[in-house]
Amino acid sequence: MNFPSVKEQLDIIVNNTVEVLSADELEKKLQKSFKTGKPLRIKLGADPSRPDLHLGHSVVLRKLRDFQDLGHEAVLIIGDFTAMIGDPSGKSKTRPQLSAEEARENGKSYFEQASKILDPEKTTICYNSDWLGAMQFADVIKLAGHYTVARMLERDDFEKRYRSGEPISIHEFLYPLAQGMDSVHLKNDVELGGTDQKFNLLVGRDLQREYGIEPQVCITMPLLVGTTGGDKMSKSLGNAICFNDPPEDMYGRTLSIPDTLIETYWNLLVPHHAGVADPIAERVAADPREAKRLLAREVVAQYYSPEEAARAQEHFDRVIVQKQAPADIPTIEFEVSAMPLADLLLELGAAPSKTEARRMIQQGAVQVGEVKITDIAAVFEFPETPVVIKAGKRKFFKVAGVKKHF
RNA sequence: GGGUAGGUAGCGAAGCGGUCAAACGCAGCAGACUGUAAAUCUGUCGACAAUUGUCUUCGGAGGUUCGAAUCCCCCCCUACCCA
Repeated sequence: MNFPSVKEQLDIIVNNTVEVLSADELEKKLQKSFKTGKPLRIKLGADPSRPDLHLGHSVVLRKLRDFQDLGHEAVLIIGDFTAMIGDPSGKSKTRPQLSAEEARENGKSYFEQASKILDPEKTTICYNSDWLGAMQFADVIKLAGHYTVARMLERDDFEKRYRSGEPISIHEFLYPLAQGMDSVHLKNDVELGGTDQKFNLLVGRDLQREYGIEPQVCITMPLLVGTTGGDKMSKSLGNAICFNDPPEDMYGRTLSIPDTLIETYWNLLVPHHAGVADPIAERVAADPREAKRLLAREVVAQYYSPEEAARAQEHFDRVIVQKQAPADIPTIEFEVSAMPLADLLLELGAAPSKTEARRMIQQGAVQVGEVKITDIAAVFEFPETPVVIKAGKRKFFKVAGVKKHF
């Protein structure tokens, strides 16, 4: 295996990271690998309980990809065992406890989504139930003996929760240990994670040392701020852009970020061509709108294609900026001649309940063809030629009646 | 084991016998505005029926009352303190 020089590798690896613990050790490991031709093994843990990857995940996945491109070995650990217990990291009480099948299924989905960034050919996948599931209770007790409650409470989020009176279950303490055992089992050289993973990563490092393995280097990546700014990106906060979002959504949501985030997003989310300085800061200063449009296109292009990105942009300009109906809406045919408009909205899925549908009509959100309808009792007569129904700003339907065949 | 404070709509949080489908904030939805699906402002925000009616909600099961989220009893759950 021919690696780039250690210096070059370091430059690429360190770019965008928050912390490298420690940089010296990383350099030593790289030197050794360079000499022996043996790639480093890089670990990234994946939580299969929520297999909706979003741009926040992409930051760390992209770093893993950097390692792959440099010739190192990427190992994705699907935490199916830990997910089966029910991941507690979060304030909410009961997390759905996944069955073994669900966890595997989600793990597969995780890998598929991650493959939009990783090189799937060069990615090893492991399920941690393979080794954690084999542990006996006695092993677990022994493992738990390596850590103290005080050290656990050093962890920022535990401490906060403890102080604010939120419950912490005992098994949550076992979490970092379980994750650390993954590192013991894998004997990986590096573990990646977001800055919120720092504690867990360090536990892995400690445990490896305890078990007589050369300790891993821990690399933390910044947490991506969500589209509304402030909070970190997360599905439950509704400020995420998911890998699986349709291109139009992805584009639109990217456009909605605050201007101050354009540069951060650009640096963290858009692949860079080595050696080329990106004049993104200047672009933002010169024309924030254009810069953001470019960013949005680049983001969509990565998960779909440049063509899809262009299409998404057209769609956005048409529907949101010019407030026109999108170009191609599939026609839905009904075999009845008329029904109350509110019922139709419910039927089309434009509203979750009839009350809500009526409310939309009342609030002037519903338009049939060019005509705004505000009468909640209005009856819709299906025309033979399809007509566009607009419900709210971005829900469009095209419906038509079809004669019954006898 | 003992004590204290709690469990209210998607979340947070008021209410503490009727005027409570339940204040308020966030999220959501809608309208206006905007380069934007952001920000801001306004409205809305259980369901069904329609014009002010019905039904289901305030941890769970009973009870007291003409009437309870509000009072009583039992149970479950959470936090904290003492052991």
